[in-house]
Amino acid sequence: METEAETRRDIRPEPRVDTGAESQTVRLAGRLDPRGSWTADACSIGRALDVVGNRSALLLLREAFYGTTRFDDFATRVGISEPSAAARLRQLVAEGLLEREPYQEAGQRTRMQYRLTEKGSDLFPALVALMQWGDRWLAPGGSPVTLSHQGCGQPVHAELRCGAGHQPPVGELELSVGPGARRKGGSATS
Amino acid sequence: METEAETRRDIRPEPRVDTGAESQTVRLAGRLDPRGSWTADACSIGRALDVVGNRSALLLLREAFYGTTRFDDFATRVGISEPSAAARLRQLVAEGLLEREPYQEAGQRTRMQYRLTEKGSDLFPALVALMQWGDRWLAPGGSPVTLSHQGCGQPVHAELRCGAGHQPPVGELELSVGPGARRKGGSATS
DNA sequence: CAGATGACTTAGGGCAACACAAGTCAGATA
DNA sequence: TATCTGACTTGTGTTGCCCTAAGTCATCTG
Repeated sequence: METEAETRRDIRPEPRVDTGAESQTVRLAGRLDPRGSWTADACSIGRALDVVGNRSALLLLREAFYGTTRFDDFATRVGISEPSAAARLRQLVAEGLLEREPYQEAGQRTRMQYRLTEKGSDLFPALVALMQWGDRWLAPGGSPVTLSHQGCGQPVHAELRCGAGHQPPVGELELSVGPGARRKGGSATS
Repeated sequence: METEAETRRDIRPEPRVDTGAESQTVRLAGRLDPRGSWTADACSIGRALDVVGNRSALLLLREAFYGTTRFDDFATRVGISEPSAAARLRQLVAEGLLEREPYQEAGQRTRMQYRLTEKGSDLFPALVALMQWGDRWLAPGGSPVTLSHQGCGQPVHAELRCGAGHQPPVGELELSVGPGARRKGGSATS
């Protein structure tokens, strides 16, 4: 908090008691520096959680990735009741992660199916990252299921990577204001 | 559902109405093939969500990555009440994602700080993946904040990658049973 | 035409997450 | 000794997620 913190007010000093675990922390750059100087009220993590911040939404999406398309299958495979499945699927459709469309099989009447939109399938890396963490820390005997790249056969995982191709650990990351930050006012965002 | 589905029972046919959107779906391999033949009751995503499946848990972890260590700061920066912060922090400590330890600043009395454990910081890729999705789909003006690799300066993102270095789209992925799957019985897991 | 689906909805209730307001308690500072 | 601060806890009420049980309604099949 030396280079440009003078322009800001209040802010008591951060503890910064060096116990060597600083490496698990991102470095805050520029206007974000003393964490006390801004609030994360437009945080994209927060917004994402407003949409998929509950258990059943993510589990329904998991099922969609596994190819499930029908209402009853969603409910039984996720293990939730029909009323919850209905509510949650409706919400996911309203938010544009799934689309509900009628389809017809030969000699069958018209039914409904739920399909991932681009917005929905773009969440896949997050789901994989979560699965990977669960595999590592919560699955005693190892991963129940694994993902691989079909054709090349290699296992697939979620990772952090920079534009230069490095895989930086948390301690080498820097957080700075992005293009969507609101200007000035002590209130940036995350 | 041709090669090895004969050994399984019940299971009505999947819709498989070809509308060309199959590419947003993972291919289920081997024992997992007809999705109706197994239940995902040991799913690592589900287990992960039992631990961090609520809004405040993930937001508290976000703060921990931003360097927050003190109780009051967690509460105000995440924007939750003290009772929730206390409950959620306690749970995260109990589950081993954070550790609570006393610390002392010169001439100050002993206080408590919360720090990420390895288990906790291993969740960072999932958080970044979620943030990235929120940035893309829910942030009108672009990302409020961005991550970069300090030193090399390049932007950092979460991605899926296979052992051969490819970045496979969802349609090229295959899901198969992993080492932690329970044997036989029509009930595998995810 | 009598079921059987598939895709829901309605009713009623439990529990967990959250909020606000207020209180506690230990140690530092004035 | 009186007050302040940090880190909580207690009390109380609301909202939301989820459940079970029981309809509904439009086809399709026997």
